[in-house]
Amino acid sequence: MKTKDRILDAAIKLFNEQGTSAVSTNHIAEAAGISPGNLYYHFGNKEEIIREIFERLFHVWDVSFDLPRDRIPTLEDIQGVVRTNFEIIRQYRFAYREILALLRQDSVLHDRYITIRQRGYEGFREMIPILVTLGTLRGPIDSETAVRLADLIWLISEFWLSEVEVEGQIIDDYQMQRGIELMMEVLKPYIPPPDE
Amino acid sequence: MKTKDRILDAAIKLFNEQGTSAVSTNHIAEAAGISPGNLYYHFGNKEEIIREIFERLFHVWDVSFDLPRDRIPTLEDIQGVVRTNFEIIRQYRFAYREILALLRQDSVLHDRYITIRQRGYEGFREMIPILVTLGTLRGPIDSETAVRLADLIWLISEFWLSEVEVEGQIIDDYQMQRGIELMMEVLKPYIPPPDE
DNA sequence: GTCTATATCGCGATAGAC
DNA sequence: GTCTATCGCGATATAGAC
Repeated sequence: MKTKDRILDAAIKLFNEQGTSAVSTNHIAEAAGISPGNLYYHFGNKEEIIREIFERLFHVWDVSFDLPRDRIPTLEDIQGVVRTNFEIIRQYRFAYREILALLRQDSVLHDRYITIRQRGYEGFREMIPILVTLGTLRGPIDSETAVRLADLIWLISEFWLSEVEVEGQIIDDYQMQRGIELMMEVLKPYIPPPDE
Repeated sequence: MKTKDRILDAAIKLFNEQGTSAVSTNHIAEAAGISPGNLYYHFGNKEEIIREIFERLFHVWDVSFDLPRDRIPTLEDIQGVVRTNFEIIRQYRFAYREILALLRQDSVLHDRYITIRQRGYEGFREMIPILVTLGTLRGPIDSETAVRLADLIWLISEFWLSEVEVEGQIIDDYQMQRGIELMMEVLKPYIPPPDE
């Protein structure tokens, strides 16, 4: 499995730097230090490489989106989730930049993506009511509002760094912090006053 | 100028349907009902076609983003601006889907885009304080908060429909309405109570 | 598993007639 | 302005030796 991983690592790097369409299988092979023929021994084509990279991404999603279960989550925990997501986005930058184009070009990937994403989104949506119940957020929040708040935070998590790039800025800690602050702005009306 | 426009129309249609990288100059020529050679008479290459399409887009931006100046703008006016933007996005769908990839591949377009966008963004950012002054929004809103609110609304305007597509949904009036509601959710704490 | 060599294809782009 | 014909290139993908 060593070569396969080298190919995937090289592909991610090149895709992030130049975009998927500018990067050929030959480029990837060269960057991975192997021959073009060898690449085709491990992957049927470029599409398959992209699919594998997305499987990696799905895996990272899976292991990094949970709030703590052993104690009551704080606002800092919520910020941590978003921050972690920003880091993931930075690593798999190309996937987020090109997501819509990639999904249109590969219906298998499309279906798989929708399924995985849907699962994450549904879990995420329940978060607001849970946080209200636990007292981390101040209620009452009616269910439509809760969904809108979740949608807003999800939108920020998923697209804020794209916004930064469209602005022509480099993604760095400062910009991530700006994203966090946007999320806090959304939650502001529901943040409990500090108690003594 | 007739053929040039036919080429651009055909290109927009194909780009929206299949993405820029899947569409060759040959495809565009065929869809426009002309020969490949003729296409190259009008445009140096595909990049140039994309640039022209963006110029069209910039023009549409210019003429459609203003709030009324002859009367005090209402919340409905603000919604109207976002809605208009959604319609533009629908028409130039591919440009928004692929924006980051396109800007990386063409530094001339990149610089031009940043300039134009910056201009629009700066005007937009002033909107919140103005709306407070006019009484359409309820103050006081400190300047950092005003910037965050503007950033949030801008983010929604620019990326909500992408979110919808990533969800696997079709862009329609209902989804646009959802976007408007997200914006209203952001503004909710600053909406004046209805006066009698 | 990995390499070299190569077949095939389609794209971008140009030349030159009309 | 528009066409047909065509060239050169690079990308994908396969064959077959090691």
